[in-house]
Amino acid sequence: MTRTTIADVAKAAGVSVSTVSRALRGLDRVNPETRQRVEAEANRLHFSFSKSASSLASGKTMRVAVLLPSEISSWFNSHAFEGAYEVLSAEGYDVIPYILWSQKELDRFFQNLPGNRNVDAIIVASFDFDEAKKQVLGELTIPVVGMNTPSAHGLDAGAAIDDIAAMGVIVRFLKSLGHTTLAYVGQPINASPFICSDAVRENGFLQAAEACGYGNDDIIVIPSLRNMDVRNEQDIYSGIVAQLLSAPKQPTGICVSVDAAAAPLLKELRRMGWRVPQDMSVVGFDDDPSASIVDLTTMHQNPTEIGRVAARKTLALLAGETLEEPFSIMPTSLVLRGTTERIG
Amino acid sequence: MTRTTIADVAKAAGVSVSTVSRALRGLDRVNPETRQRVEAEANRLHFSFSKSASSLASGKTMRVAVLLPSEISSWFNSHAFEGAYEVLSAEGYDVIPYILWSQKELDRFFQNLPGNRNVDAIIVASFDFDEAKKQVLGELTIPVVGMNTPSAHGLDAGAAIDDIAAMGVIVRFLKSLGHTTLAYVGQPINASPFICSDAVRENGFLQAAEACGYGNDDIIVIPSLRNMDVRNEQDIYSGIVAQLLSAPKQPTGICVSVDAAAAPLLKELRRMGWRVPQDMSVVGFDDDPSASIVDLTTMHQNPTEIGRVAARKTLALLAGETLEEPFSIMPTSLVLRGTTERIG
DNA sequence: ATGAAAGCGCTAACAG
DNA sequence: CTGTTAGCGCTTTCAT
Repeated sequence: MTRTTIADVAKAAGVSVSTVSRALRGLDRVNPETRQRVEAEANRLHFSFSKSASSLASGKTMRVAVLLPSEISSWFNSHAFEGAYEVLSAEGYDVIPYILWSQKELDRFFQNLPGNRNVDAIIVASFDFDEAKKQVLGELTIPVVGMNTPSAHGLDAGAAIDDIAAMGVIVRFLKSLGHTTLAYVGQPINASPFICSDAVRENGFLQAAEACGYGNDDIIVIPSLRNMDVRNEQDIYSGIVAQLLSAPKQPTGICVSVDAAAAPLLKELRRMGWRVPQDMSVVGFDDDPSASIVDLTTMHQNPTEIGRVAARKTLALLAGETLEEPFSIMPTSLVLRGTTERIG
Repeated sequence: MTRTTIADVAKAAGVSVSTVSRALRGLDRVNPETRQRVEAEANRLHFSFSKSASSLASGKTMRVAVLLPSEISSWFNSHAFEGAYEVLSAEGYDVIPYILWSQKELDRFFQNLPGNRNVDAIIVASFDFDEAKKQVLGELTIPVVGMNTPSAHGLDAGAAIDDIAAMGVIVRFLKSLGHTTLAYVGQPINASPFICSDAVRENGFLQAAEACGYGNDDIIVIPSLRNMDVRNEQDIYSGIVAQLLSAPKQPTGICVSVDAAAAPLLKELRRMGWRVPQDMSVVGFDDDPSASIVDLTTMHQNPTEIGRVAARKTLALLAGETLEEPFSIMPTSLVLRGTTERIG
C-alpha cells in the first residue's frame, strides 16, 4: 500500500497529470475512453487524492469546523453534530469538531483557524461570543452558521429554536393547570463558560410569568450554579429541593431548564415525600431519552434536524447562494406526559 | 482578515521564510530576538499556518480519523470519541469522525483514506471488519488502533473491555442470587451492520452459563433483531417480554446486552404485572445515565477512558515508540442497584 | 480533448 | 543562527 500519486496514475494510463485530474473528478472535456482507462488504472493502483495537495492547489479545503461548547457527548451536541455531519459528509466534506472547554481554548481556536483557509466554513453550536469574537467572526470571509446560538450577530445564517416562545408555552400551560406559584430551575451543573440558552430560557420564563400576571412573590428562580465547588449530585439536587420548599410561597409548578436536570430533581422531590404530579407539576426541556424514561412532560426539540438545517445553509452559502431566510426558527412542541396535572 | 502567508510575516519581520517557520514552530537555532520579532509580526498580521501546506510539505497531516459505526450520538461512541479527542487535541491533532452507517460507506472510506496520507492514524470504535478489510488495515503503514473492537487482527494496538469475562461475572452473580433459569436479551434495535460486542456478549453469556452448570433448558436467548421491519418500540419490547414469559421454563434472571434496552424492558415487564426485582432480576451493561435513573444493576465501563487510552497508544505509535502492551484490557465492574434480588 | 507550466504555502536539507 | 533551494501532490490557466 505504498503511496501512489496522480503522476503514477498518469504514467500508467499514458496521459498527463491534468487529464487524470479532470477524469477522476468527473469534469467534462475528457474522452470517455480516456476516462475509463484512467479510472481503471487509478483503481488498480489504489489511488486517492491527497486532500492537502488538492486544497492547497484549489483553495478549497473540503472541511468544515463545528464548534461545540464543553462536550460532544451531551444529548444536544452529539445530535446536532450528527445532523450536520450527515448532510455535509454526503457532499464530501470532512466535518471536524472543536470542543471548547474553556475560554483559553476558544482563544486558541480563533487564533489558528481564521487566518489561513483551514476550513471552508464554521458551524457554531449553542454558545454566544463576546463582542470581540463576534467581530472576528463577522470579518471572516468564510460562512459562519449557528445552531441554537442565542444571537445572530456575527453569523451568516443559523437554525435555532425560539427559547423565549417555548418558555412562554410552558408557563401558560402551567397557568392553565391552575398553578399559582411557579419556579424556574436553571441547569445545576454547568461547567461551560459559554452556553447560555439557560439564561435565555430563564428570561423567557420571567417574561411569560409577568405577562401571565404572576407577581414577584409568585415566582422563584433557582439559577445555574456555575462556579460552585464540586459536590455530589445528590447534595446539589437536595439543595435545590430545599430552596423550592422553603420559599415563602411554595411553588407547585416547576420549570426545569433541561431534562437532564429533571430526572434527579424528580427523584429528590419524591424522596422528600412530595408527590409528582399530584402535589407538584414538573416540566422539562429537550425531550431527551431520560424524559421518556421518567415520563416527563417536556418541551420537545430536534437537534439532529437543527444540525441538518444549519449544514444545508452552510452548503448553500458555500455554493455562493444568497439565502432567502438566513435564520430559521426550528419547531418546538410541548409533550404532555405524567409529571403534570391540574392542581387543586 | 485577508489571508496572510508565512511570506508576509517574513517580509514584515525582515527575515526569510524558513526562519519564520522555525521561529513559529518553536524549533531551536533561532535567535531569541528574532523569534520575538517574528512572533510579534505574526500576531499583528493574524498569521496562522495553512495545515494543507504544512502537511503537504512535511508529510504529517496532524489529523487522525476515528471510525464510528452507525452514530456518534450513542452513549458509548460519543464518550469514546470525546476521550480520544481530549488527548489528541492536546497534542495539536484534529480528530475527524467518520460515521459509517453502511457497508457502502465503509467501502468508500477504505477507498479514499488509505492510499494517500490523508490522516496520520486511524482509531476504530467497536466494530469488526471482514477479512478483506483487516487485510487492508494491516497493510496500512499508519497506526490503526481499536476501541472495544472484538478482535485485534489488523490492528496495531487497542483498548477494550473483556466482554466475555464481564458476562461471566453477571451470570455468576445471578447464580449466586439463586436464579436457576436465565435469559439473555440482545440489543433489540440495532441498525448497524458492524457492531458486534452484542454477539460477543451473547457468547460470553452462553459460555458462562454452561460453565455454571445451566442446562440448555435453563437458558433462553433473545437475539438482536437486525433486519426486522420497523415497528414501534413498545411493540418490540412487549414482544420480548412475551418471549420471556412464554418460555417453557420462565427465566427469573435477565441479562440485557445494553442499558439502553433495559429501561424500556423494565417498564414493559412491570406493565405486564411482573415485579422487579421481587419476581425477576434484571442486569444491564454499560452503566449509562439511564441505568442510574431506573436504578439498574449493571456492568460499568468507562468509554471516555477507553478513548483516552486508545489515543495515547496512537500517540506513542506516531512517535515511533514500541508499545510494551499494545492491547490493554480496560476495567469493568458490576454496579449493584435495585433491579436484582435474591430469589425465592 | 489533452498537455505544459506555473504555482498553492510550507518544510527540509544544505550551505553559509 | 539564517538564507537558498527544492520540492510535497494537485489544480488551473493557457496552448495546442
